[in-house]
Amino acid sequence: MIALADCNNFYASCERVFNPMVRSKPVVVLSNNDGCVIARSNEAKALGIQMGAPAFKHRHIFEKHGVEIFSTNFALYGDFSSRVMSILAESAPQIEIYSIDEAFMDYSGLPDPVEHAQNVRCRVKQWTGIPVSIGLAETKTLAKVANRIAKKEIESNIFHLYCPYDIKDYLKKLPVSKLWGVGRHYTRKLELYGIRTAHELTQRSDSWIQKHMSVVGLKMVKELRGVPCFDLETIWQRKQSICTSRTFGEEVQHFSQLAQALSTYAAMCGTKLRKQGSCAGIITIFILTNPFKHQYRNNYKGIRTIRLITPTNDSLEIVSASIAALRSIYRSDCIYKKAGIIASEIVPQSQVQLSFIDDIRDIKKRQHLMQAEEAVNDRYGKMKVRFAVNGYERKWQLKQERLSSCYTTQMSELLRVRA
DNA sequence: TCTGGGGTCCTAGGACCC
DNA sequence: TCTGGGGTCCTAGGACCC
Repeated sequence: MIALADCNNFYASCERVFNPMVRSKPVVVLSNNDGCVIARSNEAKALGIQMGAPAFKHRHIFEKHGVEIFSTNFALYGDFSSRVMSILAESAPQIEIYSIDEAFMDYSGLPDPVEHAQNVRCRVKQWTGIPVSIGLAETKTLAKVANRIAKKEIESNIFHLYCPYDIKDYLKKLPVSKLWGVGRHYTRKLELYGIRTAHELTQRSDSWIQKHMSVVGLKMVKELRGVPCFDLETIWQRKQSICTSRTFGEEVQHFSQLAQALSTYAAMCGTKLRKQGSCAGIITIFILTNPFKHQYRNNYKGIRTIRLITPTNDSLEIVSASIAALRSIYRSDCIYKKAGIIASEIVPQSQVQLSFIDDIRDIKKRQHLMQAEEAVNDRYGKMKVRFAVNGYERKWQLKQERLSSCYTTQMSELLRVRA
């Protein structure tokens, strides 16, 4: 059994612990430069303040209702997070810290998981002051659903979603857009196909889902049907990429201003790399104009990736590489609003390509290929099988006899070797 | 006037090698 | 000279998460 603990209105709750005066007032936390809303207390939500909304749009609400406004204090939130996580970690043999305010836990084999969750919730609240909601279910995706219910509908903030009948009932009420793994693009796409609720999505065939939402979407739907596809990731892993970027308080135009900002970000990136004990083999620099400002006809996004000859985490080296990259994307006729750097380790690609001479009109053969592809994907998860399609008819006719046995042999060969 | 920062994974195509 | 089979590596973009 999986439990998902999620802190309620996390940043807002942290501010409240530190400022008892604002406990009964609506609270919002604003992003860098006080740009947009990134956390809201329940009272603020009730006033209709939207997540991610630019702060200026809500100024009148803030004033009218005496909303308490905070700028982000990530050091404070990080500190609260680690305290909460260590309490949660004591409650379960396995824990996956999913984000600053969320963790999945293995609650298998407990006689009364709901009571256990209640005790844990109590302890976190008492020792840190942070309220958490806990959802319990058989898969991570269902635990997400359960958590949503716990937070919105259950006074105790604990909910166990287990009875198949209940699951179906709740999924019928849940809009697809609220699912973990369905964002606004998939929502629109699914609606075009007449799919509005999570339950309707689970009724589609596996091949349909994979075709329209890739293997990730398919795994998510299988989890909704109660089949675990995402394991608990309990081992800490180094980040594959580290990003430092900022929106400027004021727009900048000169190269020197960008260079100065990027030097700072590059140095910060180096610090982060050293902290996690890794080196960057690749760095990517980007500069952006303001996409919300339409008077710039030449809305510009400059991006450049360079491969370092020797991977490094030395700030000076990263800074000088960044400035060199900046030179190649800088345009003097633009006014910039944001810049950043992404440092990545070189990740070995787990791709396998199989090439075939194929005729896309032969439906039966394509079905065979898809089955084979599915088998490989199932088994290796990340690995990818590619079929190079060549509709050149003459070739196809010449080779037709050999093909069917050809790909099955290759596939079994591949499976054997990789196993 | 004013719109965040930091991540992950998958798809698809192309260049190039023997 | 052309075709085939088996590969690697890279780039760009799209989708999602908190």
